[in-house]
Amino acid sequence: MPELPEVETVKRGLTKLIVGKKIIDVTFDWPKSFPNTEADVKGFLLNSSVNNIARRGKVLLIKLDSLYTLVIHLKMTGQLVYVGDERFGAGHPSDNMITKLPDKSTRVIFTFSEKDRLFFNDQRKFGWVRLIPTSQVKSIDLFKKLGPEPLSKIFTFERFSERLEHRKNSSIKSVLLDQTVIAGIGNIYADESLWLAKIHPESKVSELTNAKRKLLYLAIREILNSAIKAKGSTDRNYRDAEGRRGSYLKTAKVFRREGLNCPRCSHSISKIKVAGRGTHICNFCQRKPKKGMK
DNA sequence: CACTTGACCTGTCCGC
DNA sequence: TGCGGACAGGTCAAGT
Repeated sequence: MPELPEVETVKRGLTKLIVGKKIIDVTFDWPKSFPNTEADVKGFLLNSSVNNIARRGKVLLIKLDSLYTLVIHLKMTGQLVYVGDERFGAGHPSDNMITKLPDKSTRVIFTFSEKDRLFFNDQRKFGWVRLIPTSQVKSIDLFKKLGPEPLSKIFTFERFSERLEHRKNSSIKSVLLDQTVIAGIGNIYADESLWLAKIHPESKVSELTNAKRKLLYLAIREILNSAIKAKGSTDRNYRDAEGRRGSYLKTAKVFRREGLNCPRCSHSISKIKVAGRGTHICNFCQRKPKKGMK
């Protein structure tokens, strides 16, 4: 679940909470979640302080003064929740928040002080926390192939179009999900962006007019920005750095709204499968292009 | 090369 | 109530 807006929200939260603090202990219960050598942990994690926190695509980067960086991918169900008091930080008990940590899904615990800990929770164990020399972070495979940041200045319409040209025969949805084309879009915001641009997710890139591509480009940026404002989407697992839910899904137009009415034309929203992923569309607003036509 | 499928895991929900 | 199966935000590797 955590896509760009969720990871950005966690980044902003953690920046306020742990920058300048020193890590004095780390524990983990699942080696794949924390695949680091004891020597690296001793030498470059323990007794290191957090310099700053960054994000690239869906990946979070916690830079330490040891010149190492904690590179973190939350994958589907990962959380980074900070607890700085006996009481759990913020949130609303009635809102299905996490009430006590560590819990069953806790994989890694970073201790700053007795009452100051950061929990990496991950129910499905797909996520990970890797300790990598800061100078090498940019050259790990994950980043070498990663596409541009969709909210950065360098992500121009021209650049977007150019990337699309390489994927002419693919469905536009699979292209949006491809992190080497654009970094940070996942299933939720792909569906929302395609709806806003009135494009059917199964459309081949070659079928999209220049005008449509421009609409999509603008839609991606608009959707991601509004999702960041809403502090991301919480369907089930996602929480911000203080354990709070994101509110974007309350205003989502199609995602997880199958059977409800399209807010634009009031036709019923349906759910299909595209590129192996559950996909939500309005069949009326997002007409499927027909082969041989137009 | 492009696209699909299965794998990695756990939990939840739905139908029987 | 219990059980089996499908499904869930993301990426890889392997197969077609």
